[in-house]
Amino acid sequence: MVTITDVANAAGVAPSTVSYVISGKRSISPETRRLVEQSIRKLGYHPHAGARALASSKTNVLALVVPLRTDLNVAVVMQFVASVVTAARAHDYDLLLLTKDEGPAALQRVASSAIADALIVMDVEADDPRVPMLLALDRPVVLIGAPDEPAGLTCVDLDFAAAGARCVNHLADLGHRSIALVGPSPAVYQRRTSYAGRFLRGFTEAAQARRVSATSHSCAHSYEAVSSCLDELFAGDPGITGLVVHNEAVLPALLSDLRHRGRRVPEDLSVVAICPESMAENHAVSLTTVAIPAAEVGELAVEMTIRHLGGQVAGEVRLLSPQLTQRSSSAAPPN
Amino acid sequence: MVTITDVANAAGVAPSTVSYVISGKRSISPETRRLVEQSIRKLGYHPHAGARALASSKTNVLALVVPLRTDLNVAVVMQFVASVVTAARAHDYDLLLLTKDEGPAALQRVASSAIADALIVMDVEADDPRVPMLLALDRPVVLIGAPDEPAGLTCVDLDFAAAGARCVNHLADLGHRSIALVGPSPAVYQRRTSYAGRFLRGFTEAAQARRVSATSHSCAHSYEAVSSCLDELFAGDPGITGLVVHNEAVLPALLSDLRHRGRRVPEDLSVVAICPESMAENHAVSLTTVAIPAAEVGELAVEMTIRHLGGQVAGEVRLLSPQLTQRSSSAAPPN
DNA sequence: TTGAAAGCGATACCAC
DNA sequence: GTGGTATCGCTTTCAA
Repeated sequence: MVTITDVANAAGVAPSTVSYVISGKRSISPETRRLVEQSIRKLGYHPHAGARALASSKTNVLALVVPLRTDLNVAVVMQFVASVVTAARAHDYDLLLLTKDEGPAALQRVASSAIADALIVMDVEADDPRVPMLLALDRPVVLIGAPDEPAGLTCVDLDFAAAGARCVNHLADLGHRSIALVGPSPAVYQRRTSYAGRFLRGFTEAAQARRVSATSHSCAHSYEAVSSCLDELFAGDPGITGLVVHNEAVLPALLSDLRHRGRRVPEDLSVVAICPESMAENHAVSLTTVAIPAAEVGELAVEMTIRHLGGQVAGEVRLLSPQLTQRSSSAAPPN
Repeated sequence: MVTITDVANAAGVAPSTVSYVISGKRSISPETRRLVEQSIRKLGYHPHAGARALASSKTNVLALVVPLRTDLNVAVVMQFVASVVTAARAHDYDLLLLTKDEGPAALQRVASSAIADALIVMDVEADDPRVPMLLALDRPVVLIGAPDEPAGLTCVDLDFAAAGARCVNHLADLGHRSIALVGPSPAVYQRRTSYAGRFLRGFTEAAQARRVSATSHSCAHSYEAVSSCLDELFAGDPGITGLVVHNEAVLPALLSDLRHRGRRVPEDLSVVAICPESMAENHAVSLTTVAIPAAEVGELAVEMTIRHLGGQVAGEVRLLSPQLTQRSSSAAPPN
C-alpha cells in the first residue's frame, strides 16, 4: 500500500506537507506543490479512508436509509437513490445504503461507529418511531418526507397536501363535479406513510372547499386489485368524471382496465397522475401530471445535509410547490 | 465518544481484553465476558469503524456498482440492490453504493482508499472496459453478469442464452412456427450489455435449431416506441403467433397495444416474458415467464464475494438455469 | 513556507 | 486467561 510517507519521501518533503497539499489548509509554494502532486500521481496514492476518519473525525460518507418494500413505487425510490448518490458524489461524499428493515438500531450503529457523517432518511411515517432516536444521534439528519411532528428535524419533500389540492382544483376548474382518488396500497396507509396522508388530506380538503363530490380508494399493485378498485369506485358513484391517481405503479393496469370498460380518457373520464415527469409519456394517453420532483428533492436533501455538516442548525422544513402539467388525459367532463 | 478504553476501565480490564471479547479471537472467562458485555451495553459502546479499519485492514464494507440508466429496467435493478444489501447485512457487511457513471477511476479510488473490502459490479458489458482495472485491483470482485472474456473474474448471473433458448423451445413445443423477440432499448444493445447479447444469441440459435422463423426487434420504453415496434414486427411477418418479450418495462404498453390491434393473448398471439416472477400477475393476462432470479443472484454474489475474502480463489462463472413457468399468456397457435 | 511529533481508537503480538 | 504496548496511516498543533 502507498502511504503518505511514501509520497513524502518521493517528493523529499515531510508527510505533513503532503497532507496540506491535499487538503489545501495552508499555503504551499508552487514548487513544492508540483513535486508533491507529481509523486502522488506517480505512486498512485490514495489516502487511507480509515486513517483519515480516525485522525479527522470525518468519513466523507453519507448514509441513506431506503425502504425496500414492494408496495411502494420502486421506480420512484430508485430515482431518489440515484439523485442522492449523484449529488453526494458531486460534493465528494460516498453513499452508504441502509435499509429501513434494519430498524432504528442500525441508525444508532452507523452513527456511533462513525461509519457515516450524516444520515438521510426516506419513507418517513406520520408518527415515525425513528424520530426520537434520530434526534438523539448527534449527527446531522435530513428526512425526505415529513412526520407530523418534525420536532426540529430538517425535512424536504414535495408539498403533497398542496399537490392533492392542485389536482382537485385542476379538475374542478375543468368543470368536474364528481371525482375520485386512487391512492397507494392499503399497507402504505396503514403504516401512515407521511406523503400518503398529506396528499389525501389536501385532496379531501380541496374537494370540500370546491364543493366537489369526492371519494378515495386504496389500491394494491395487482391487475385484479386495480379492477376491483374501479368496480368499487364506479359502484359508489357512477357519475364520476375525474380520477386522481396517486399510485404510479397501477397506471398501466388502470388505463387498460378503463378501456375495457369502454371509458375513454379523457372524453368520458379525466385522469391526473402524481408521478415523476418522466413517466407521463409511457402510456397510451400522455398524462396530465403533478410531478414528483425526485431529482430535485434528492439533491436538496444532500445539500441541506452538507450545510448541516458545515454548522448550519437543523429544523428547516422545505416543502416544494407542486407543479401541474396538463397533457392529453384531462379535459372538460362530458355533457 | 465512547472508546474501548472507557469500556475497559468500566469493566476493570485491559483494552485488549475488550477487543478479544468482541472478536472472540481468544478464550475469555465467563466472568470477564459478562463484565465486559455489561459495560459495553451500559456505555452504548460501538467500535470506531475507522480505527478498526486502520488496525485490522478490514472495513466490513462491500461496494456495489449500479447502473443509473433509465433505459434499463429500474425495478429489476432495484431488486438486485435490495437483495445485495440484505445479504450483505446478513453477513455483517455494510454496502457502499457506487454508480457506473463515475467510471473506472471510482473503482480504483474505492479499492485503493480501503473504503471497501470488495466490489460487486452490475450492468456488465460484453467487452467491459472495466475488466482490466478490476483485475488489477487486488481486492475481490464479483460481477453480476458476464463479459465475453471473464479473464479469471468471478461472475454470477442467469444463463440468458439458455433463457432465450427456453422461450423459443416453449413456443415451438406449443406448435408456433413464426415468432419474434421484443428486446431491450437500442441503447442497451449498442453498449453491448452482456445479458442482452447472450439472450439474443440463445434465442436466435434455438430458433434455427427448431426451424422456427424468428425476427428480433429492439424497443425503447415509450408507448410510441412500443407501437412502432409492433408495426414493424407485424409488417415484417404478419403470420407471427408468438412473442418473446425481454423488456419488462414495455409489457403494459405492449399488451395494451395488442388489444388495440385486436390481437388477443393467448388466442391469437402467445407472449412469453423474461422478468422477475413477481411481475407476472400485474397485467391483464397472467404471464408465462422465464424468471429473472434477482434475489438469488444478489445473494449468491454476496456469498461468493465473502468466500473470496475468506481466501477462495476467483474465476468461477456461475450461470443459473432458467426456469419457465407457464401461465395464461401462452398457448397453441390459432388454426 | 515547512517539519516534527502527538494523537485518533482500534488490533494483535509478546509477555506473563 | 489476561495485560501491556507497538502499530496502522493520517491530521493538526506547535515550533522554527
